[in-house]
Amino acid sequence: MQRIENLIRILALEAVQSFWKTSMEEGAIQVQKTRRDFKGDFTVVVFPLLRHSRLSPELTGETMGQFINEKSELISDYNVVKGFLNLVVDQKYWKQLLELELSSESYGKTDVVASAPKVMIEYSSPNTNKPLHLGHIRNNLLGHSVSQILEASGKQVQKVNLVNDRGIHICKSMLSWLKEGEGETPGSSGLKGDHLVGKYYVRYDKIYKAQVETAIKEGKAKTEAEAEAPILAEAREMLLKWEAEDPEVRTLWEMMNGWVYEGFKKTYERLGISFHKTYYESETYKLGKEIILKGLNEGVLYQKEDGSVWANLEDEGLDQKLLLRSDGTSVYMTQDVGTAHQRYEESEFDSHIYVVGNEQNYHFQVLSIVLKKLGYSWSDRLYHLSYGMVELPEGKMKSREGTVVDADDLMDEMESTARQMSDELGKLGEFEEEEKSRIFRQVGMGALKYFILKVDPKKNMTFDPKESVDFNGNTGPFIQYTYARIRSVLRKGVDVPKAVGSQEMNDKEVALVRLMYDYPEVINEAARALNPSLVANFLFDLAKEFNQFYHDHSILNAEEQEVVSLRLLLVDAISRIIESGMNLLGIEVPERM
RNA sequence: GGUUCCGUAGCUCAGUUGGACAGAGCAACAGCCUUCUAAGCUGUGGGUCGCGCGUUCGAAUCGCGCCGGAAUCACCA
Repeated sequence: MQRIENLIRILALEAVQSFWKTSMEEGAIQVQKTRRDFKGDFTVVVFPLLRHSRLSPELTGETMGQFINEKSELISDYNVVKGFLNLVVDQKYWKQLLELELSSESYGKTDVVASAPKVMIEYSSPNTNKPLHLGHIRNNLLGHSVSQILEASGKQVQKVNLVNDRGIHICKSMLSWLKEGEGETPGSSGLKGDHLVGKYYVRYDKIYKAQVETAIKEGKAKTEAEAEAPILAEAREMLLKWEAEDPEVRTLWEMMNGWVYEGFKKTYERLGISFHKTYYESETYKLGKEIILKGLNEGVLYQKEDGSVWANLEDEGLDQKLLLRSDGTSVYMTQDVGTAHQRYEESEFDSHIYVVGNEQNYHFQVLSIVLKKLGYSWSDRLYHLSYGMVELPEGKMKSREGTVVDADDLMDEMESTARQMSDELGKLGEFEEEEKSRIFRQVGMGALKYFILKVDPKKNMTFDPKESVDFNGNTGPFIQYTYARIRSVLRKGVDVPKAVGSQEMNDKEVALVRLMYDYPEVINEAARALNPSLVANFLFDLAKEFNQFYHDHSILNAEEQEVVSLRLLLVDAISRIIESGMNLLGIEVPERM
């Protein structure tokens, strides 16, 4: 169906043309939604037109309003307030929309066709030396949600993960496990694999600190003591052995990484996220080297006396950047150059999104520039979706102070809170335990996901545990509850036909249709801005509006049968959009709660 | 110090190409369940949109300058 704003814009241009004999560009006509306190659906701002009309704002608006009103049967009324021309859309448009489009399964989404732009999105990218925490949760949820949104806006989306499975940090966990682990495995201890490995990473740090302290007591300077700690030397040695593919080290490495992957797999399943492809740094870390050396040969890069290779980024207002160490080994940047190259070769993406925290803004800025210097035409197709830190009310999470919020613990807590809330409210008493735990999982996870996704990604956010378990107000459970209410009504009204009749819709009904009219634009805007919070806030507005309607008007017990039919059609459409929108956020909706 | 981002109600956040008296939720207070799920709904109070200048018919929104906060500027990843 035709979008009303476009119609208005066209008619407004015609009016300008015929009354004032000038033409304007289409973009010059400002059409926006009418504010709640005024009568009307869409508003044309007439101020920009005054220099053409040479009339007062009121007269200009009046002239144009009359013209549009007469020209289109879809505009049934208008009024002018100050410099604003408010247009009322005829109910038959809203009814048609409800009947023809809102009832469709895929309303708001764009089909993905073979010629659609290809987007590759990398997210999660965990280290294998510790379990996931709250910060990773934001990453994972954002990555998943943005993928869903991009797909809904018609893009071909390829989700990839890059596991950081090598490096000195892994060796640290391995080392302390060898020293103190006494053969402990996930099987023997019952610990989740990633937690087990994380435990030994912490152990390493304790040993290291103790050694540093001892050295300081013996009179060494702090920096010296830190650099010379025996266990650090051992870790370095282990890394060298790893790079040399020492079988013993490799076997241990594979075993412990295996534990971690088992653990991650569970966490990913619980979060409901997945990838088309997982890359491992151990397999890709050498990739960039060749490209860098080629760049050196071509004179794009330069070498220092000690053999290290650098890029000079001073033309771009930046500094020098190291790309290969003097010993010839790769750094982070080297391998990102390599993986970007590899991925482009594999898929010829139209854009590549990296979901990575804002502490790496500089890194990605440099990555694009380096790729450009190396002559890759697609270097400007990389986009860093940079999201803010998650902080606690007390401040930053610090592992040293034990304030890191563990992902698994947090999910447990959210689910048990859902259970507790439900029991207190006396809901779901008669259900089987299996059914109940499924719902509590949905609600608990819904609360967590919504809490994080409703905030603009680029902003730092505060995670207040108290607030996050509040299931009232602007929360996931509020929206899920709205869905469950509608489903409950629909179950009871199965025999009534869903249809629009000839009767007038009341203000609330129109308001609901008008809100749903926005859904396609919300998806597209969220995809453009890579911002799930737009979807989240839209759903909240819709749920809020529905709950008001629900409170004031009975659906099944409306006086006339026609009204019942219309309202059933209406609320059915609402439930479907809630389900669809929540799905874009990676949140499930329960039939009952 | 350079670069990037942020600063809106007591708290957490909306406010998308500049538009009509700045909006929610939480918290506080006062109400609404014999009627489709009260995880809901209604009402009250609460703001110099960090500060200043500028552009404009019009600025929370754009520009400049301050102030405050975060991140980053490694032969770490």
